[in-house]
Amino acid sequence: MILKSQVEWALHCCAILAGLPDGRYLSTKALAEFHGLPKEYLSKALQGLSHAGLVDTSLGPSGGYRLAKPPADINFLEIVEAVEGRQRTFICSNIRANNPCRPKDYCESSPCAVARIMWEADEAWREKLRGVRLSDLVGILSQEIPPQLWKSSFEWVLERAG
Amino acid sequence: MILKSQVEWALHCCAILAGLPDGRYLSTKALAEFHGLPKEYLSKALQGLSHAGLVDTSLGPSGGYRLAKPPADINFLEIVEAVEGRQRTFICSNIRANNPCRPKDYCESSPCAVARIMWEADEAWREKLRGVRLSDLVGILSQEIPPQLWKSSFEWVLERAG
DNA sequence: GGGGGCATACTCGGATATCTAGTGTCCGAGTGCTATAGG
DNA sequence: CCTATAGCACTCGGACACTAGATATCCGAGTATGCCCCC
Repeated sequence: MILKSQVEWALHCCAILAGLPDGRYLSTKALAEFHGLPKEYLSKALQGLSHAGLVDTSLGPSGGYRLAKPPADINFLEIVEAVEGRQRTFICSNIRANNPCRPKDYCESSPCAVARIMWEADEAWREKLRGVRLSDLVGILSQEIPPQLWKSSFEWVLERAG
Repeated sequence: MILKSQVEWALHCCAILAGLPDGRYLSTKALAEFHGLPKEYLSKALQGLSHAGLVDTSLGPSGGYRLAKPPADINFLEIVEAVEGRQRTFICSNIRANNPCRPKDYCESSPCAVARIMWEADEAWREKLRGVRLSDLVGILSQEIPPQLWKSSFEWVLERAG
């Protein structure tokens, strides 16, 4: 059980978009080049973000993506679910129903105990992601990345932002 | 990102094995029949448990599997990791290193901030699973399952336990 | 009747096919920019 | 010189191959059992 690499890409791309001035767009091409990723495939991750309403798109030259909401209003879970899907990581196929001793008219009332426990863990994971905002990530990055690199990266992006 | 169905099977099988009297073994065949699962494939999940040292095996007629430790000394995470593997759900391919503005002699000191956040969520998930013991599951099941069904299932298993 | 040896049937374990889902690529519809022609 | 228009280049979005991992199956090595023979 491993998250798609698209999740990593989407998070990094959102971090870049968060630093974009209001009204500017950044294209898939620029994002792909900046991260050294296949442009065509990265676009699928960005499509997921677009579909989830996290980013706005613009067509034509100087078009691309920008955040649809302020970075403080976007959390990690939204981004992860936009790419990875919203279904739980544990699927209960209710194998207890195959118990040969089970009476035929017997019908389970509550979900399987095993599933409930697994779902609780799943929810703990989601809750943790829900608690981290995109703005938090930007804050961390701005402290960790050397000012020189931060500045030049910002300029690199602005040169290509439409 | 969805856990293998083997995880579900392994958990249910462990619950059955937890009710087995000391020294008795239960075969893959019996476990598969009880849960309505393909015998050959279920054996792979049990192999995982065996490899992780959670269960002991015995060959020949009346052989099979039994728990290697008391149910109170086995937690959900051990079982899940035995089947699913121990690697983290988020893999960082360090795409920040592809930043075209990055100086060539620059070397990241700490792991990527994105990865750290994702790993924290992963750890929250694991911590939750680590906190549930196999004996807890058995306790829940013994309360939820109708006594009649519980009893007949137990007898069904004992008839086939070597 | 008791004990030892042997064939047997059953077990697990790893090696081998099939299928779904993640990965990667391609092309088309649509839009904003730009250059040009006309006023 | 300014404006309107037409062409164009660039954008995203969905449709189409490829590959890895999950799913399913098979066969072989090894052992405890039970039967049979011998004492």
